[in-house]
Amino acid sequence: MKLPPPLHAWQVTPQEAITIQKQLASRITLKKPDHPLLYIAGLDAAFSQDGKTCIAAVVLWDSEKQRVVEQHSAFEPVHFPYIPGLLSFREAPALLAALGKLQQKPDALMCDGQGIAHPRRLGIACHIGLFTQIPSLGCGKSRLVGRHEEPGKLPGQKSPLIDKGEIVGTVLRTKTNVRPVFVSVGNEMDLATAETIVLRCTRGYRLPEPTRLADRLVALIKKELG
DNA sequence: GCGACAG
DNA sequence: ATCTTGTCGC
Repeated sequence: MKLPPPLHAWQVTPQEAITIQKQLASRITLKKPDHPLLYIAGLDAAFSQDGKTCIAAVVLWDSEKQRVVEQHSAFEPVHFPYIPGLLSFREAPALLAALGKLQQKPDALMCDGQGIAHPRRLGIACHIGLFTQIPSLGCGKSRLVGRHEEPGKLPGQKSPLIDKGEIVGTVLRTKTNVRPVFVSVGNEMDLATAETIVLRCTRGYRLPEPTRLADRLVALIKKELG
């Protein structure tokens, strides 16, 4: 699929990255998608042993038939260190390259990390959502910002994630007695829909299939490399 | 100044 | 993310 023109350069300084995030955050829209979201693209990244290359994967998942439709990978040199809050400047270039290889356009994107549950409300799911103009959500394995109560131990039970007095996401249990995941809105999405998508894509593992399979794919590629 | 801190 | 074996529990 063809992606829209890039909104900005990726080779910037951490200071510039923060400025960019503040500007892009104002463009995020929270809305309930009006079409059924069946085809979900899961995204994940890993790094080469020398840490110089980002390995990205996208897995397009048919949430109705519950099967993989397409899967691709891409490599990009890394031009940015890992700094909490600036994750997308490390991983997004490779993730976007992988997305560009899809034949079919996804109905929504599922990113490994946060959406608006971010200090400047521009987590990687928001960033990727803006660059692609596709509804997006973040499903992270741990917390970046916000406070929350422990959700019930059963699948589907949840607790709001609150930051600065605002509900920025949902701490959602996907598997009995297993650590919950952190779900938040990316772009052109609402929290209830994001939660529904995550649960609909979950099949007995902590992580929903799109993200879990993308994670498996990058791990395999990394293993094959060295 | 002191902690916290997605992947 | 990544470095790393066995081991406890459902």
